[in-house]
Amino acid sequence: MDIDTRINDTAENLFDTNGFNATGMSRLIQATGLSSRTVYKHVASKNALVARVLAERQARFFTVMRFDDINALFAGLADWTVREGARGCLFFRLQAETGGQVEAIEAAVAAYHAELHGRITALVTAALGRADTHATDQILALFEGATTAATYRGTSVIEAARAGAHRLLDLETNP
Amino acid sequence: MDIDTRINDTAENLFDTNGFNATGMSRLIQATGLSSRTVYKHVASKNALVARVLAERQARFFTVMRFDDINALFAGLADWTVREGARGCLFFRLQAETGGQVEAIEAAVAAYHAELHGRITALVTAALGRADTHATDQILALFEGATTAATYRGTSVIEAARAGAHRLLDLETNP
DNA sequence: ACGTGTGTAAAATGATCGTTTTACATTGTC
DNA sequence: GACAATGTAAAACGATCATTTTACACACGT
Repeated sequence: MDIDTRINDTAENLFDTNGFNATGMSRLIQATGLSSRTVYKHVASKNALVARVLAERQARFFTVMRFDDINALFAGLADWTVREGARGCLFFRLQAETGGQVEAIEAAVAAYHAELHGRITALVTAALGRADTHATDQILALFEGATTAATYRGTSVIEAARAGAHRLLDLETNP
Repeated sequence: MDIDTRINDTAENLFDTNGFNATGMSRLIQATGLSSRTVYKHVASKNALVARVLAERQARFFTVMRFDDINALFAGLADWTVREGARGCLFFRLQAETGGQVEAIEAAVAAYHAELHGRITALVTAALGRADTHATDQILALFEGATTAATYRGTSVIEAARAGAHRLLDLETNP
C-alpha cells in the first residue's frame, strides 16, 4: 500500500477511536510501522495531517452515502454507523477537541457541513417539488441527532429518525 | 463568592468555550485570580474538576429546562442555546475530547444521558398516554440534532425541530 | 501573643508532546 | 560503480503540561 494512504488510514482510525489530542505522533508512527523521519517527510505537521484526513473522509462519506430519498439517506447512515461504529460525527468531535482554534480543522468542518446541508437541501427539494428550508432543517436535525444519539441509544434511533423524517416529508407533500 | 464555586464557574466557562485539553491549569488558575496552591487545595486534579463541573452543569441544566410538553422542551433548548451560545452539547464534546478514557467523564456523561432520556421518555409518555420508545427516540434525535446543527445553522433549526416534534407526536395521538 | 489555617507568588519537578537531527542502510539509475 | 533518493533507528530539542514544593504574609480563635 502507498505510504501516504497508509499514514492517512492509520491516522483516521486512531483519531476516530482515540481522539486527536489523545493520539500522539509517536503512537501514530508506531502504528504505521514507519519511522518518524519518513512520516514527517510525507506530512507537514499533525494539523496538516488531520486536515487531509478530514478531507478524504468527507470524500469517502459522500461517495458511500446515498441521497436519493429519505429512506436511502437513513439506511446509508445506519450502514455507515454499523460499519464504522457509533461514536458520533468525527468532524464535530475533532472541532470540539480543538476548540475552534485550528484553522485547518475549522475549514474542513465547514466544508463538510456545507456539503451535507447542500445534499439534504437537494433531497428535500426533490421530494417536495419545491425548496423548503423549514423541512430541510428538520431532516438535518434528525440526521445529526440520530448520529449523536446512536452513541448511547444504539442504532434503533436511526430507524426511528428515518420513520420520523419520512412522515414529516410526507405530511408536507400531502397536507 | 465562594472559592469552590468560583473555580467551578471559571472552569465550566473555559472548558465550554475552549475545550478541556486546550484549557491548561495555568490558564484556569490565572482566570480565577487564585494561586495554584489554593486551587489544588480545593480540587484534587483536573479530571476530578471536570467531573464536578459536569455534575453541576447537569443539575443546572435540568433545573433551568422545562419538560412539561414538546413546546416547552424546545423553547427551553432555544433559550439555553441563546444564553450559553450554540456550541453543541458540552457532555458530548468533553467525551469526544478524552476519547472515552477518563472514567470520571464517562460516568458524568452517562448520568446526563440517562436523565435526558428519562425526562423525554416521561414527556412522551404523558403526551401520548402510553409509553412509546419509537416516538421517544424520534424526539431525542430531534433534540440532540437541533443542539448540534444549531452550531452551524443557527437557532432556526431548534424552531424547526420543535415544529417537527410537535407534528410527530400529534400524529401518534390522532392517527 | 501565639500557633494554626488559609492565602499568595513563584520556582521546581517530571512527564509528554510535536518536531528535528544525526548516523546509517538500502535501492534503483545513469 | 558511484550517486541520489528514500528508507530505518534513535537520540536530541524545546515547549508545554499537571502537579508539587518552597518561602512568605495575613488573619483569627483561645
